[in-house]
Amino acid sequence: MSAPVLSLYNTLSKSLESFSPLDPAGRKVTFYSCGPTVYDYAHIGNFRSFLNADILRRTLELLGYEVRHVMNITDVGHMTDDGNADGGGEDRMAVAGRRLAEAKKSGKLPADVAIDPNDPYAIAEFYAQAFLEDSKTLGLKVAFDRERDPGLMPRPTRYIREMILLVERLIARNHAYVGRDGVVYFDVRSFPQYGKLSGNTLDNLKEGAGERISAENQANKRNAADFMLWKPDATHIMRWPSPWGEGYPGWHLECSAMAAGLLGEEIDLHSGGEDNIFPHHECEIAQSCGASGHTHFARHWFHTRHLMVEGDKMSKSKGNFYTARDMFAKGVTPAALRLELVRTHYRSNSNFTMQGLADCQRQIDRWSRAYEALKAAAAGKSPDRAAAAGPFESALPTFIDSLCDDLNLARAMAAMNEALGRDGSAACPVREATALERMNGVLGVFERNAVMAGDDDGLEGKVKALLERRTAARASKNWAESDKVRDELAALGVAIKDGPQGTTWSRVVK
RNA sequence: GGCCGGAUACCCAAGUGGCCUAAGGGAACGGAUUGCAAAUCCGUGAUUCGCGGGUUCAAAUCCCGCUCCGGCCUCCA
Repeated sequence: MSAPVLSLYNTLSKSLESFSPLDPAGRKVTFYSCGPTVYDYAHIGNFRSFLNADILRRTLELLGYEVRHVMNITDVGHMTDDGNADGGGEDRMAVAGRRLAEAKKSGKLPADVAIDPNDPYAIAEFYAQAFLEDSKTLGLKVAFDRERDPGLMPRPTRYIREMILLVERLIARNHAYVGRDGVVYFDVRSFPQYGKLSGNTLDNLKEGAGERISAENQANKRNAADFMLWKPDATHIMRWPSPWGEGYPGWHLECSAMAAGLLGEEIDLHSGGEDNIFPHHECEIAQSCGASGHTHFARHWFHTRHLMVEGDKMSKSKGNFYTARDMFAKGVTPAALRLELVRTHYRSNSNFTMQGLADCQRQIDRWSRAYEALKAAAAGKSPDRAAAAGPFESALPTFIDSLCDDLNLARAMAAMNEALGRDGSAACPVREATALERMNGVLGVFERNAVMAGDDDGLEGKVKALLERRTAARASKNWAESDKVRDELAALGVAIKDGPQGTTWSRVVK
């Protein structure tokens, strides 16, 4: 029997391809993911993209690959207004500083957070730490890898030297030039492949661009689509010396420089949100291939479609804009959030709903109960090789095949549920538990199925007192009093369960 | 206008030419259980796959046209 092969959609070829790594031994995989910009907390849409990359990485590991996964944390402030494509407007890091200063003043941010709102590095560091926390909570493996090897989540501000070298190389190879305004631009006409990833070929761009490119700016460039590599600007909030004057790098440059430095000039996989396809990834390809002379930068491009919230586009004005920590504060378990964000196929828009979150929670609880029962039955036992394969072990090949079909997680989950419904009493519990663990190795839900600690409102004490009252009432069969207490608990947003071991409670997520 | 992804029951979602009078989960409903609930367990659910044509012995699946939703076309995961 041959090993399962991962069939994965490649944005570059717009078709499903059988994945095979560059590694001649077919074992090691190089994977670069575009990570967050850290001038705010990451929202659930950001995490859908990062979590899908994590599912891909975990699937590759399930198939036996050894994945070197890099995810950047962009700490170079990009511009708020890029209308002229060349660094106009205000630096986002400066905007974030003002917002932080206001949050501190209004008490939204704990007073003990010592952070200078005028120091862009401090702002970036603050949000980068928040991101790493959220990432570990949601089970992004790369965030754990980083604890052993910090380089796996690199910061562009520490790669300025490499970026400058890259620009010099592009100039030397006639792919870049210094414009009349002193800005270094990539010459898109020097790179015929430009537009292959996004479909935005130079001809298509010409038809669509129109009013968005100012004539004034055009005078400085050879072609409308030429993009900035280095901008001299001695007044900018974050700036570094360079052969073209003190200034800052173009915003596509960092990924090309860091991917090459950490993974090589040609890599296996590159991921991001669908909005990254153009211009970001298109420009990365031009820069990387222009500098290296290779035909490919990443051989395989993986893009996750956007997340909707309750049927609407997520936006701050609609009030449906959530960060991961907003959800944890509501009492949502990291496991449920993780599953809700990845269970819809990555190439479809996903609609995030509170109902969906509740569905996921029930689903995870059911799997967890089965797993706990198997672990209890397996305790102290060794695998029974003679026993017939049980439901979960039998479902494992289907689970793997489903993931190999362009990460068909829904079908993989159905295989688990079918196994759950079958009688496994004759199976070896050790082997069954192991099979479930392998499935969870991709899903990553069992180990994070608990609400985040936090009792700021003193709810625990109140609930405890009410439960004691109710238990006493029930002991004397005073049902009216018992039900009254239950209503009071419900008003506090607490649901209770009477079990053989007494009454348990949980916060109702709404 | 150019390029791309999608449309399956109340909701999420599988299915890629015959095994489909369409998987799995949730909700709902009925039953068991419970002081009553909740949770749990058992059962019920689309003769139909956005719309209109076509190909075929056979279509949710292939082809053509249309409608709608979403994304990108130099802020964005």
